[in-house]
Amino acid sequence: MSASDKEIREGLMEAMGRITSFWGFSKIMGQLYGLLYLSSNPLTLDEMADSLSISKGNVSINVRALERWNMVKTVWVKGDRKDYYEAETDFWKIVKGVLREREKKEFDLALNSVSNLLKKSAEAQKANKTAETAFAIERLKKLEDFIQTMDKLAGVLMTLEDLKRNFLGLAKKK
Amino acid sequence: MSASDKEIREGLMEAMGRITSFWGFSKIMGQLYGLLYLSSNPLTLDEMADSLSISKGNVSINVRALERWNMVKTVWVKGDRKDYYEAETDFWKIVKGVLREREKKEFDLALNSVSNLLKKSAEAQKANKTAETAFAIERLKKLEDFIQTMDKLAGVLMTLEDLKRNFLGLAKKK
DNA sequence: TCCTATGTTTAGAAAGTTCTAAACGTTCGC
DNA sequence: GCGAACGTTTAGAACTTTCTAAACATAGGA
Repeated sequence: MSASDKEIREGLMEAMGRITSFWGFSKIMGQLYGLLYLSSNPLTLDEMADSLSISKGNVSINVRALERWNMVKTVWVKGDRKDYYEAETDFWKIVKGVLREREKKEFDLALNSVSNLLKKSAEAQKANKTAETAFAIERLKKLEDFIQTMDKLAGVLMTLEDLKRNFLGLAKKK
Repeated sequence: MSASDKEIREGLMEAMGRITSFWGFSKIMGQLYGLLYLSSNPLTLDEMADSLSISKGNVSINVRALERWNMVKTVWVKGDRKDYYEAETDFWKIVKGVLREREKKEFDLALNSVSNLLKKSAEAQKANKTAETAFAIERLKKLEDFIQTMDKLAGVLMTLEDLKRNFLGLAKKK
């Protein structure tokens, strides 16, 4: 690996660190992913720990997290007891998975909370009609409607293969 | 305000706290927003500090952050020196703004980094052809393409008014 | 059955974030 | 101008997160 390759690798590690950090993953997850992404051969825990100058325990935990999000795959190298890892390079697959497991769940939770509050408000109003309660109901309905729409939107985004075409079509038209 | 109204208000504050926290804002921003969203009249710093049992300084900082993201508006009450605040209730406007200022910027940054790395790789290859460099170029190109698509997608999402219609149409069709 | 090479867990250190109380600066009524 | 009523800033406390080094567990080869 030439000096310049090293520079490039480090540049990507830094960029990926920033990205994952921004999206609520750990920075080290990004750096590990960047490292693996530019590696033409799978790497071991020790190699990664060495490359990033962090402890093996830290690598272990973060690589497992990356695996959990399907951003990294384990590779078996015959005749070697070590575990080897390589990057999942299908970004659409990754995005789809994250969207499903994380954002979708969060929308559902929010929707649930608000719907429950609405139910409570309706009951409160039945027992005792006040302007305050009427106001709350109105606002909560609006919020519920919004979250429902966002939820549907997330659902649509999960069919990303199609979207790659559709969206770009839309974008050009503008 | 009845006992139940208080319950509802607190429920929404909790839910909003979770949501904003998930999306990378502070939890208190969410709680403040929830409080204002269910308030039929604008509130002052002290009222908010009191409702959330947090210091006025903390409210000051977080309300300013909410203002920065256009989630809260200042209201002038004639004859009162205090500042009053109320929630922006147009969620689409909020989302659009956040998307533009935050996610879009992050995509642009990522795109920039990767493009730069690609340029560097190309130069490295000119000077010294290696399999490693060729591999890096290939992967970086793929990544650049992906980020570009995501970037365009974010651009499309910013025309959310239209999307509310288009998307839901798509979603139903499925 | 040991011993060694390996991945995982953990306890506490280090770093980072967020909160409060108090000091500060500003504005307005007098 | 002076004092009171504000909003803002800040220094440090409290809390949270992340990291490391070391202990631990496991599995394979001798």
